Amino acid sequence: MKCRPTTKDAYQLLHDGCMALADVESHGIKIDLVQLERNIYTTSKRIEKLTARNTKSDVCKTWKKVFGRSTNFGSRTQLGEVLFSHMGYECKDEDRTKTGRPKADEETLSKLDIPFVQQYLKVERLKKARATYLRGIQKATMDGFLHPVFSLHLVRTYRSSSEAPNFQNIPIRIPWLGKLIRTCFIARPHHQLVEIDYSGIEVCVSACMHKDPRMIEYIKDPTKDMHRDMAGECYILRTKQVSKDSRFSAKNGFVFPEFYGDWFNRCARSLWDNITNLHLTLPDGTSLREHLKNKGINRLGPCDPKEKPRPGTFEKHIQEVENRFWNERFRVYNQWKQDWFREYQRTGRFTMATGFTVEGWYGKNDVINYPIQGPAFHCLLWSLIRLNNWLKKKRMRSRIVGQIHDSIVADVHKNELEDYLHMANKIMTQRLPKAWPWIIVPLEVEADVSPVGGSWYDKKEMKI
DNA sequence: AAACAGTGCGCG
DNA sequence: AAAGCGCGCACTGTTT
Repeated sequence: MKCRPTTKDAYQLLHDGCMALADVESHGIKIDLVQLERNIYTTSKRIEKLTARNTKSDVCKTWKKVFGRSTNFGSRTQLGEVLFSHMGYECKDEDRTKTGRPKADEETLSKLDIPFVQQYLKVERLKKARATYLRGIQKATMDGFLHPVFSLHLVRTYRSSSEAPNFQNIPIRIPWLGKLIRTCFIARPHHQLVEIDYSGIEVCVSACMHKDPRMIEYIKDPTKDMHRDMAGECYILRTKQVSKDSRFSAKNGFVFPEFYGDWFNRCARSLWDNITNLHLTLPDGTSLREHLKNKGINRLGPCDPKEKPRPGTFEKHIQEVENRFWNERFRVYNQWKQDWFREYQRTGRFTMATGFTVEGWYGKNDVINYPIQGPAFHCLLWSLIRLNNWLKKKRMRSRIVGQIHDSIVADVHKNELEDYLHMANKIMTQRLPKAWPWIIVPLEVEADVSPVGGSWYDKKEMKI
């Protein structure tokens, strides 16, 4: 494998980016050490309490009988053996890892529907929060500040990575978990934490590559909504019947997976499971399962690559949705994928819009995805460099303190907030497309701002 | 004790 | 024909 910046611009971006990120690293983000200590304490108490309650269950008794002194509740391998070898629960082929061991992740274990297991998963999640996040942050905090490292030389796609600790995977999707961790990140006195992110930057960059007119239309016309439309197709709904949750399901269970190279077989399962997990319904409360039944689809189907999807199954329906998706709706995108991959096969290399050449052995999905993931981050990096330089030149008190692929986190003095938001918006949405003419769709950003002295958890959207 | 593979889970 | 992209970190269980 050989990856290198081939153009001078590409080299310069990494050079300047490296220096800007060194600044970010030295600035650091303020940690509320009292809050952190308190959260570790309450989390430990909850772990103790739940663990004590769990010890009374049948599963736990069997576990201790089987493993005796070496019983370790942290071992999911042991749990798998207890459940599947001693308690008679069935482990299907699809629920095994590639090495043939029974899977013991949340998705698989939840399906067993055993009260103990649900409690167990809750405890494990609390342990994860305490070990990786709370204690991880505590260990790395110096004099009340955390200085995560950001690197540009470790990622195959020329994105960045972050470590010690990783600032790019702090919980947010599960509300109580996000709160537990993010309340520990606070603004400096008289400052506010400000996070500005590019909206749908990967979709925008992909549109710049394949120039699919339907996709460009979706980006430019605010009345159009790709995820809403696909929710309509996947669940056979009229536009008005699409709820926020069914849109969410289509976005993360169909549209993005398809863009990244997944296929109907897995999408169907995920969309189907989401009906139950997210309680997807029609506006009148009817379950989408029931709704699909009325449309002649009463089961998922085996989703087995070896078996051809049968009529009347959800699997078959999603296969048809996929065909329309790639052969009608986004056929220009589809053509680009084929052409781009063929050119790679011919030459053994491809070059990103930002001037980085990648050569060596890659799979089809890699070749399609890298030139989107990389340049999408480069938009952010280019902007971060300019914003950081501007803050330095104007000798402002505000500082950039972190970056998460498509967003910039800054600790902004309350008197500089307006200027900061204005300049960030200008650099990110106006100067960048001028500097890089290959960007042919409008770029947008969103800003989240915390109260003065508030925490990262308290951030609220603010119009620029 | 240190290194390694395998798993699982957090994020974009 | 093949069948989601990219990371870092903690932990278990085994090997060196």
